[in-house]
Amino acid sequence: MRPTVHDIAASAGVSLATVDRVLNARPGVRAVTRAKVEAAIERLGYVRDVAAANLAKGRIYPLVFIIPEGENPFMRGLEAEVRQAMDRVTFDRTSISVVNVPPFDAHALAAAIDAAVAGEVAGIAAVAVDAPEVVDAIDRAHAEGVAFVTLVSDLASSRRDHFCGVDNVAAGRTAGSLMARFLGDREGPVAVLAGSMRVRDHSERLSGFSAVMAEAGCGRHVLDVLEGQDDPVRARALVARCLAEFPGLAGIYSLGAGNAGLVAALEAAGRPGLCVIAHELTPPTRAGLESGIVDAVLHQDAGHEVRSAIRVLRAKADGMKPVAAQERIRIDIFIKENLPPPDPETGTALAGEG
Amino acid sequence: MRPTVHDIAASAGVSLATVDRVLNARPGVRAVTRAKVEAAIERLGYVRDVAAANLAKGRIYPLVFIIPEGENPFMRGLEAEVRQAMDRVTFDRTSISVVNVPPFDAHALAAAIDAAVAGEVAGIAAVAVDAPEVVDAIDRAHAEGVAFVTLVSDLASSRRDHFCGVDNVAAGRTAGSLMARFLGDREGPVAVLAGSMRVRDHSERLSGFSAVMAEAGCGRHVLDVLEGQDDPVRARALVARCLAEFPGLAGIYSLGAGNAGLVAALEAAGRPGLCVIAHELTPPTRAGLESGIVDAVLHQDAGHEVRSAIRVLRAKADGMKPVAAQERIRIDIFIKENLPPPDPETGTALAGEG
DNA sequence: CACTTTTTGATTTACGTACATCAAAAAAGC
DNA sequence: GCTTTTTTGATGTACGTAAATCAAAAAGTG
Repeated sequence: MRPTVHDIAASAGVSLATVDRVLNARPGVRAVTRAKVEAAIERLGYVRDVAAANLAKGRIYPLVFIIPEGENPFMRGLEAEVRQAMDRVTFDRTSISVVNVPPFDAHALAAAIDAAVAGEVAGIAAVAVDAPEVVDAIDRAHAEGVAFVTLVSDLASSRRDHFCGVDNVAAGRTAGSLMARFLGDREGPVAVLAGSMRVRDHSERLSGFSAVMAEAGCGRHVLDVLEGQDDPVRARALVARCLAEFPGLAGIYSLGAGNAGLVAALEAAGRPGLCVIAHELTPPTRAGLESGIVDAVLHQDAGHEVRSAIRVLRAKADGMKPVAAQERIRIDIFIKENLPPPDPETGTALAGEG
Repeated sequence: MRPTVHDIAASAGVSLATVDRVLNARPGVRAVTRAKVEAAIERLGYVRDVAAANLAKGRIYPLVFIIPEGENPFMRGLEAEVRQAMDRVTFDRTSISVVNVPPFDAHALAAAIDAAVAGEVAGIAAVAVDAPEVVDAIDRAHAEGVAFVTLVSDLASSRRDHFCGVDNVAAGRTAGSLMARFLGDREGPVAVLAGSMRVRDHSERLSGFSAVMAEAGCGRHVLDVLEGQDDPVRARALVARCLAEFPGLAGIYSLGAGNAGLVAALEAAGRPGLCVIAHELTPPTRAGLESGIVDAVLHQDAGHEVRSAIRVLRAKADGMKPVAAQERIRIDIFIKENLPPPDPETGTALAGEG
């Protein structure tokens, strides 16, 4: 049986009250007595029953997730993961709420952050937009002692406590490496389809990709970036035009959203042999992989990101620093053969770790 | 604030004792009264505080993990993950112990299972060995009402409740697909290095790999399997001999352990351009990826498997069925560019989800 | 020594749930 | 109407910890 506070009190030859004072860093304990208690804790291998402690404290951790609204399938999957996590975290006295804001709207995001801070939350997770007013809002939250993590898209210039997302330069490098190996010594330039170069993660991915392409030896030519604003309709038009213009095109790297349009354009054009790599395993990219139009999909596991964000926010709210190395988000590579079965619960098209 | 039993008692207009009888399915409640209480539960959205419930029950869940001993780095990483999980699960009254048995020893494994059952555990997780006496031991555990999951290596013919591991046929197919794409139209046969074809997961991987190789159109030739018994020394000798014998060799698929030997043989031979795909991200395969000797590593996340096993065993011990879709283990693909930083804590060379 | 201050002990209440006991009320049977 | 059975209420204890109170003991001060 696990030792309790009573056991360490008996073992240390002190009262329960003294043990409590030591455990909760309350004043009024001599150094020698404190040492006796700590020795007993060590000796018996006592670990606090956090469930009982939280029960006694009556403490709850209200967290807010601020997520862009709109039809971006990755964001919808992210939100689904948050809602799934809500049930799972009730047991350790964490209550999560979701706030939706218009995508890419710095003003709305800043307002949502301020509202959450005013609402006395313990922590905030938000998909950051790169703008000064957002930085200011995050810094205000920090000043109020509210834990803050950026989700998916970082804002390193702010005072956020942590970033829950992938290393996007490495993701771009991974895409480049796969593209180079898949193409082998096949000739021809490659195209890049992005949402917008003014979004941090997209530009980072491009720089990683371009770097590897340049290193690749053969010096493969990367065409000018097609900016589709993450919109399927625009993406489709851009890709269709590019395919017509460059009959010798060897590959396409889609580093943003709007992949439904990419897949549609490729289906219409019917160009086998073209190497296509996209980001985020969502219904369109999954369909592309299954049909063979898409060769590989780089993915960040939204479920991991959400759970990591919750752990970090809780740790921060308790005044502890999270184990940084443990909270790193992997870059997943999917090809047709290791495609997980779709998860009906979240719609993220992914087997979750739960 | 979350509703408590008191709230639903008041809302339903009954006493606390009656609510308790309904919640814990105790007898002596009229159908109408039960309906009233259930309506109140629904209305207020009551969810039982499992932490408080377990505290009151004083229930603990003793689980046993049976893991092969020896120097197999993947198994050592697996054990490290289990030991890491021990701390993490204390909060929900789960106590985990680890039992080591000699690898591939069906008799020892069966004995360990029987010992665990005799020790009144709530659940057992074991790396299965494919043998009738192991099946019998698992079935005895099942008969005694002890939850059982197979870990990494399955034994589908037994009455185990669940398998926590990857789809090894799909893993072999993934390896085959990557090999085919990396090789492009480069000529030459490919070699396969395995531990033993009498181990289920190895034979499954081979069948998946061979199937894709045959489908690949060009009909690439797969040489006879090299069985290295997961031993680095034997593996090194086999690979060295194969390299000498087949100067035109295009690729090597290592689907078992002993990869330290594989990497050493390749380093000694110095054969750039050879496509090498291995399994499990361990120190040797990580080193191979970093030096460029290994092109890709297929990986199963031991941390996921352990955490999944714990969830499934706990659910089973509570008489609930786990959400199967949520407990699926992914096949991770690592190349040099998406290699996570090593985790000093587990030695699994992986960023954990935690 | 008396005195103050600090440290420690003893005790109580609380958190939300489980479980047991016994009395009171309601329903059913005759 | 009565008894018998079933259902319900009231109450208490327990789990392991937090937090508060007040008294008792020990330490330090003059």
